[in-house]
Amino acid sequence: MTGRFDPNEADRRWQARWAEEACFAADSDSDKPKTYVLEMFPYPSGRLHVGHARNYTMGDVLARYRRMQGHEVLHPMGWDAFGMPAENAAMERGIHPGTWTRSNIAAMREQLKRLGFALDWSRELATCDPAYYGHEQALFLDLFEAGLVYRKESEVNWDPVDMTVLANEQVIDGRGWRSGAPVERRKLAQWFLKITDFADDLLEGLKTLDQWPEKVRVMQENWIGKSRGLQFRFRLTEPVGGTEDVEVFTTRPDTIFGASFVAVAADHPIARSLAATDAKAAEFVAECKAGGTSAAEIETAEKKGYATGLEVVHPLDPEWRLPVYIANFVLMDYGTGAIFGVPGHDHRDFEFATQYDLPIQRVVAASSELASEPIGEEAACSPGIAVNSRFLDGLTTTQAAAEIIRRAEAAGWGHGTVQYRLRDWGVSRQRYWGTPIPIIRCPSCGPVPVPRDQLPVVLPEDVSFDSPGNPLDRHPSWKHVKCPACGGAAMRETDTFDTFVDSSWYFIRFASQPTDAPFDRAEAEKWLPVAQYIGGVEHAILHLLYARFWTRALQRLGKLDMAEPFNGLFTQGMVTHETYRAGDGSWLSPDEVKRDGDDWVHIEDGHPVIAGRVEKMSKSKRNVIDSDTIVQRYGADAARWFLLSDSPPERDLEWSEGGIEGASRFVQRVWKLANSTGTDDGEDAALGRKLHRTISGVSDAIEALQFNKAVAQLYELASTIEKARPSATRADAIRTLVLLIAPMAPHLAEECWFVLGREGLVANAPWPSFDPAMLVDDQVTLAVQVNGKLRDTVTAPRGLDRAAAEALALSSENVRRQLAGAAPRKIIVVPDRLVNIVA
RNA sequence: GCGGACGUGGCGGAACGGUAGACGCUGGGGACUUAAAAUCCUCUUCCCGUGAAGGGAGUGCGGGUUCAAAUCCCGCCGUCCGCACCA
Repeated sequence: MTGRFDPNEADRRWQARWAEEACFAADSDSDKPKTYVLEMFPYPSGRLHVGHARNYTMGDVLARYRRMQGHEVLHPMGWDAFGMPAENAAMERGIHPGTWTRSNIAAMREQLKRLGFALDWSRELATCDPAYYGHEQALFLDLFEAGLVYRKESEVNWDPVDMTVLANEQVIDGRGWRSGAPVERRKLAQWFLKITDFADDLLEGLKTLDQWPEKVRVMQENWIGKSRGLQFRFRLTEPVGGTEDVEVFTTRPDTIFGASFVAVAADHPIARSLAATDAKAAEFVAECKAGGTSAAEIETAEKKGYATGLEVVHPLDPEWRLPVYIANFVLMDYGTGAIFGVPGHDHRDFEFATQYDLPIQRVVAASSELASEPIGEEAACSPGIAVNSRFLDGLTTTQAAAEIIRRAEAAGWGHGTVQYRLRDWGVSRQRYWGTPIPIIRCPSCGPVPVPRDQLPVVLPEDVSFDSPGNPLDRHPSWKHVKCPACGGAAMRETDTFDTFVDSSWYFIRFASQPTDAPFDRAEAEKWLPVAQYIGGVEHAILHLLYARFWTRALQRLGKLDMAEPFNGLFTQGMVTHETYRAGDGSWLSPDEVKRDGDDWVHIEDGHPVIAGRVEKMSKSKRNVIDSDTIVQRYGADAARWFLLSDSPPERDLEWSEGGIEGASRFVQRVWKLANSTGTDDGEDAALGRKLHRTISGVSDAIEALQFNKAVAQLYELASTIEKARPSATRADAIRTLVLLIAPMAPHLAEECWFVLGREGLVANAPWPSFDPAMLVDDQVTLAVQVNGKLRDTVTAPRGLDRAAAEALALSSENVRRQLAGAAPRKIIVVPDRLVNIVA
């Protein structure tokens, strides 16, 4: 009998052995069925916390399980290595972003290795490596040549102190998150990818993704935001700045006779022409632009308008004039930047009309009889029957809308159309630590692609971060180049890509990584699409949409024949932890506090500590648990086991000391079983059935990614084996248990396999199979109910016929007492399950 | 406001419409030990019943369908998440 299982020693030994034998290297030429398991690659922040560990453990279980089932598995790992934090570190500590990033990668790689993941490290990649981003630049040029890239002026959040563009998330209460300076809206020329070209494909494609969470599909659907409607023109009674019409879009053409006004956005050409001559209009336009973009501000913002004095003619009645306003709630970048207002049937228009005393007319009612019912305290937005609408009266909302579109198209003043909420993807970032955009701007030739033989365009190393702004732009020589087309003096694009570009194709590069091309089509298609992609729900929209777009763009270019990159998607929950605060309000880490009865105290000074909410692990609240600490204390397997055990994987998992202790106990129990010797003779039928049921149940649970259920069944099996007498069945059960825990606790499994004297590695062993005949017992327990309430259970031979089951149930003492002599009215028998006596 | 998910013991959670609470954590009792740790055994939804037998209540609330509802339907309440002036 060996003593306790020593994870520190065993983990290291088996990790070395797997590496030596290159167990997890994926062979693209293998004849086995191929499975691609992928977890979202991490940003190399420097530390791997247990949240990462949970994500990778789930993927690892699936990868190892598929391997044992005889699949050739691709399970790679890499680094989403460009981004802001590296530049912040450079500014704060004077370290080069590359140095910082690479040392973080080295540290996190070791942390991952200590968790024993079955990863193909030979395919590791980092997006900040020119060997990666050079290919990305080539792909961008492919898109450019295919007309999927353009440059246009666009409004951005500009931090005047840091002299950089900020993402919306980086604007907090109207101020830059780093500088604290009030953010300005500024127009800047930016590169865009034509994702809107694929809006409908991306929307339709969602229907094929039946192995994606419903939630994510709905989120993407809403994000793409398809609306059908009518786009049409109102004629101005007098032209403004050469314009004679105001073009509007509506999803409710049926309400056209309820129109009270027309409103245009502050950025609309008409508003701009007016502002040029009308000082008050100019003032109003400026006011609109000053308004913040935060959700809170929008919510509380009043509907405001400026009456321009202009009028338009109703398209269905030349005598009918409507006033034109500039309004703060009309968006320039949706639809046409102008609307017609129907206060009776739109919340915003109602609010606006109330403010400015415009008519509120009912044109839709629940029934024709209610035509004269006034609109009450709020707009009536539900569909119904058209009323007060001349030739539309009596038609349903849908019919009326169709009728208006038909007339508009026939008369030529408008047409039925589709609008999307989705905008083109702006990929320019005024930052250093990103992929340089491979374009040269020539004063005479315009934007010229960098010639392919000059790729990659590599970031210069000699940059400084001591002053704000983009170091690439400041660099003395980097941007000055000759135009590849005309040879004249030209400038490199100094913007870099949004890091979402980097993550939009990394899964393809993992599958195939030739040096002279982004990927080899035939090889990539052997692995793709990803069978199971696992990551956080925070990427439900952007990353997953961009990756889907990129894949479809490559398909259009004929580079990859695949519409959807991720066959199965799983979004796992976060790992949370209680938070602690000292009396002065400062946050304390879990290491700094201890329990004192029902309360918590600060270890250092014994002062009481307030235990706060259970929250997502975050640096600022100091409730992050580092994976290394846990691995050192309990070993990789206990950590993995706990991360899989306590909660369903899609839900949050609360990290608890008790939970990891329990996992650690289980590791030792299995070790003890593997080391328990006994006779190998004799059968144990009950244990055999339990074993086969467990094989079946654990397999199903892993297939469904319900790891918590797999774990629970393995606990049960272990307990059953512990209680069983020595037998051949028991010895077999122990061997099988070792195989069944292998995907979750691989080091322990190898170690047990070894002491059991088995050949080879568990990592290469086949997954156990079960005998369906062994899943059923000869004896079953029948529930006996009276009027649906359980009164007794009886043991019966399996397959007992209806009459015998009834008789058995009626012979129960409890049942007889319940019936009190009365004859049953009806007896329901569910074979081998229950008998329900209706009295 | 719109969309989505969820609501089960002290806690995390199990449960093809068919024995609610598997499994884990916590807690109680016990064994081993000079003692402790570790380990093992055992109990642990609530109420009545000394106990056992037995009975009652019970899956957010109120209805309904069904021989039978945590599960299906209708209406509320609550929590969480996403989007948000998208015409």
